[in-house]
Amino acid sequence: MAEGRPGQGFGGESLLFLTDEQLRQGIEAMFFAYRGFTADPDRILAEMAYGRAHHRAIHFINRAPGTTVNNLLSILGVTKQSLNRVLRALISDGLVESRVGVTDKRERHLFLTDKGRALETSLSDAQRARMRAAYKDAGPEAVQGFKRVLEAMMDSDMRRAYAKLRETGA
Amino acid sequence: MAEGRPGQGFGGESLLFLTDEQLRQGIEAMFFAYRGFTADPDRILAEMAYGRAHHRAIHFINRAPGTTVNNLLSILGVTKQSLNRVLRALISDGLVESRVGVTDKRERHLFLTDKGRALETSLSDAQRARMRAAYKDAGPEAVQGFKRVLEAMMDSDMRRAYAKLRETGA
DNA sequence: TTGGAATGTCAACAAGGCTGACTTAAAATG
DNA sequence: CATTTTAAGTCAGCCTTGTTGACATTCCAA
Repeated sequence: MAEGRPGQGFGGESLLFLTDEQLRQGIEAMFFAYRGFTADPDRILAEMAYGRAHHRAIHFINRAPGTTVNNLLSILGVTKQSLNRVLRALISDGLVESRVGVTDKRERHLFLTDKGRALETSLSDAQRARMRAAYKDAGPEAVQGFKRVLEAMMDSDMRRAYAKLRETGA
Repeated sequence: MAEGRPGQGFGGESLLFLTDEQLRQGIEAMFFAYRGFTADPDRILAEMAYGRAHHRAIHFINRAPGTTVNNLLSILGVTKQSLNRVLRALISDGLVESRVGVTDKRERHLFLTDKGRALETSLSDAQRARMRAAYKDAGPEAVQGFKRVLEAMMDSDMRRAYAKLRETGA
């Protein structure tokens, strides 16, 4: 708010958006926005005995059905012991199904059950609604910029892990 | 990646950025980018006995020197018991100074010491460097859009709390 | 057949959230 | 002036989610 339009490519003014003050504002915006981003799912999860860790597992299993545990580990960036606790809960509650691999029987392929898909939908609906509102508020041009900055902010291994996840078929 | 330029204001194509797929991509980008966003400070903090909670306290005390504990609470959105544990550590380690209020002696005003400022600088440098790189990568137009979407994603109470923090003088 | 990879499990621990109860001091209010 | 409210701090206990380390099982591959 009240930022005096960074220049569009003439002289030193084009670097105005790189001042410490601008960067600090970006950092704080990121902090507050992430809280808003997780607020809605957090409320739903709190009603059941779940947390964000469960949400993340459900999200990515839904995104890439049949993904292996190892795959999920590298996506989520946690230890297998940590993920295992979460998966065990989801499996025993009947939200996730773990199938022994066909070509490699050591691997377990993960799928959402109908019940799991129902929760995923409810979490995702809430999160998408906020995202949609923010996108609508900001406009298509802003959304382009938003994604471009976010992608530039990721580590390269994150992008690789994500790409790997998408390859994993059933 | 490989997104076919959403239309710039003609017909229904201008709403292409609101499809579920686009929204899901935004959600995932947010997740991965936030990890990148915190990765550098996390590494520095891990060397000392600190975590993200300490970083957040240090950040906002630096941002609004003299802010009160209550103020900080509403900004950070945690309980006083949780914040107190963190503040106690920072004060006893000589990074933060707590001064009794002048007009209201119940209040404690918080300041960074030289040592605290040194850590803040090191954390902030790391985070700003990544932010700067991302901004540079994406360009000024994208940065505008980035901030616009993030701000639209915040809860209104977050913006209020943030504004309140800025008012708090020494 | 043996080594190593993938998975799962047990135990222990820490950070950082939370609630509830309680104290102290000071301000505000009747 | 007496009472209530507010700001801050503290103690105890609990939960989630992360961590290490050790170890068993299964099974592919050299």
